[in-house]
Amino acid sequence: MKTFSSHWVGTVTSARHTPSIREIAQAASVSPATVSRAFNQPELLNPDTLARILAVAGQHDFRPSRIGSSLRSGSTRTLGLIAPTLSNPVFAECFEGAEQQAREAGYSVMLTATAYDAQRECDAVRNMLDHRVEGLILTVANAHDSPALDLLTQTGTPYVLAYNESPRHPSVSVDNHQAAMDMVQWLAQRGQRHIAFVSGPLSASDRARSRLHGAQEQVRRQGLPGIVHLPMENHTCCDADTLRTALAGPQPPQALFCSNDLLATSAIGLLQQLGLTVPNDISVCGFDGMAFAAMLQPALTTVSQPSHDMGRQACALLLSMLGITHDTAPAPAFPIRLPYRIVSGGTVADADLPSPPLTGVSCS
Amino acid sequence: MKTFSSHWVGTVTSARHTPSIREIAQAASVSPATVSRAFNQPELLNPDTLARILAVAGQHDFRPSRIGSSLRSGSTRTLGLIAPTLSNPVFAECFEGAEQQAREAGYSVMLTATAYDAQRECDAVRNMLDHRVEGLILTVANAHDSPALDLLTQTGTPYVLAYNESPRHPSVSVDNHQAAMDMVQWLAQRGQRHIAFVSGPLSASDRARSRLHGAQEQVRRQGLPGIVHLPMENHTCCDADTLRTALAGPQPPQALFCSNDLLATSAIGLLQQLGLTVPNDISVCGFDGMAFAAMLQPALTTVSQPSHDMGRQACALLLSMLGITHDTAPAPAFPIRLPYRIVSGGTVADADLPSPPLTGVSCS
DNA sequence: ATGAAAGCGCTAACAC
DNA sequence: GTGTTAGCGCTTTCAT
Repeated sequence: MKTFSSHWVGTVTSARHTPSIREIAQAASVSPATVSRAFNQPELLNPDTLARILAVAGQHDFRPSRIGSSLRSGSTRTLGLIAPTLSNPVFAECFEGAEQQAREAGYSVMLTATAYDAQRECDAVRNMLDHRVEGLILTVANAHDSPALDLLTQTGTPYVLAYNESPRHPSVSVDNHQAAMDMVQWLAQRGQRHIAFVSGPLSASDRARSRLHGAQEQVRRQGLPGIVHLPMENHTCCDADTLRTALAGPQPPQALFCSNDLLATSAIGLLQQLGLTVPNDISVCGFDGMAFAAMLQPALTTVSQPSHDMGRQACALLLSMLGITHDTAPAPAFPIRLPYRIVSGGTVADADLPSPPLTGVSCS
Repeated sequence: MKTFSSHWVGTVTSARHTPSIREIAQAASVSPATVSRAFNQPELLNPDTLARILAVAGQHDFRPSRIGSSLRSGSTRTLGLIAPTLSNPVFAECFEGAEQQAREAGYSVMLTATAYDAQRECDAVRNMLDHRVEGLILTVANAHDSPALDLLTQTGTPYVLAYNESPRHPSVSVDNHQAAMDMVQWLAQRGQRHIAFVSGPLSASDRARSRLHGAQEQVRRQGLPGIVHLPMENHTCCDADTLRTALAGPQPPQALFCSNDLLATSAIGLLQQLGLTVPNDISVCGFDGMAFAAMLQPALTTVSQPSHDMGRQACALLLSMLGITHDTAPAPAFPIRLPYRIVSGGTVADADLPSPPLTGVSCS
């Protein structure tokens, strides 16, 4: 491993001395308490004193350590964010929204990714608790039966789930079951009877399960043929073999309902490699409404959920929980459901019409 | 604002008492120091003592506070990550890589987004320094003339830039200038002579400037017509008007070289809305190589950079810097350049050939 | 408007 | 192997 001479960290050769509040106090001829007030309740101070302290602090590059202040005050003003991955834009947008909301409220965030792994979720929670975050926002693999959530309830740490739906946990999401039902109905209205549902490993996503079950219920209600389930090896990309096999069967699907937009996008690519045109030869739709999906040609038909806002609202909810100490007011009904909508792109054919609709692109 | 009854945080009604190391020590009939050792140097302890302590700690849900430990030991084992936005998958991937590397080394990360705003960059750095992060990884709007970087050098805090290139700062990136030259050469080889360069606001991205300059230099070298620069209002989406105006001119471009893949993708959508086919009527290429761009139909021709690995390497470099105290070894040459490659999709026509190449999709 | 004193939770140094 | 002591940087009474 290479090593580095010190000029990479500026013009300073020796390790920088971080001044403490006592040194500043001495240099400004006041007590440490007064320096503390200069940063936390400046209005209490004599303006001259305040100015002198801030000047001295500036000269010394002094800012109060949040470590010391956290320890003394018992409040870290830090939240934890735990997401399956940032590589799925849906999570990136959501947790960016949460960070934004937190920052506006004067909170900082620690973040970690878990790769849909329950063990890593648990480790992540433990680590954040060690850091004494005041609350967490997370998306877990499975909201019921989650060691990570057990740990949180056990320790009494406030938290809010994003994307996961649960009556037992504070959560902000869309109604996945209903949304999937709506999508199947929408497909059926366009003459799509033989539908296959494409997902990642069901065991690692309660959302995928809810969506599958919603789709299944709706085909039952409408008297359509049963849904064929095509589980893929991961959540972000279709397996070519699995897809090819399904299409080679005696009753190939007319439409692929994909559990998320990443799967849908890769499915479209694979279908085109197989010489099939979307939507003329086969229809495809997704779930999520990630910005990018609207830029595909044709644009992806999908269930759009307000990811950024979901993050913001989850964080706002968490912050409001942190304000509560001994309250007996009625609790809101969980899960909190945000509105979704089916966005019609051009990847689903209308079996009654000859040509697919045209679609466009616009800035977000 | 709504309020919440306490059962949302588990079965505990009153605010949880977080046990301290002293209570555990007392309950286990040992000194606080021994409890500390049980967690930090368990091998030093008598196995029986260790077991007793861990049992008691488990019963009380005790884990050592990193606040207390950070204060006493002077080390937070935390890094700061500062990105323009997580909504651009390129940054999401990179900083996910950095977080992963940090976690594997036993470090936690705080993260914030700055929206390409120098003021927010500076605030972010200050906030992270307040938290006493041991080092930072950041992508700034402009690596030269950055108040955020000034603050870091001034305080002697170790940091590494990602994506930004600078001889004055530790940085990990690709050679943007050369990559843009290569891309123009590649375009020229395919008969593309009239090239327009599409970017966001140049003042908010030194990468975009380097890429533009590289493109300009290459057209000069090859004796091609000058590059037309089309600056857009933001970094992620083309303005329809700007694009339309450029195409309506007396000498419309044959090819659009976009400063990043998000711009390229939205440009393609807009062109199609204008009735133009890519690449038959006009060619388009991007820069970044985000996974999604390969899924477009046709796949986007772009300069692919190793985003995830860039994050990992930036973090590895930072961690190695943290290990150095008073070293005089020769420093590596900055910026560190990672390999890039031109990925040929189907969005650039070969002016000498009748039909565009076919392209495929594969899992990442 | 300011100061003095105590202590948050932890660990490093030293003693035994 | 384990205990004792001191103190990291800060804020919060309480006093003046």
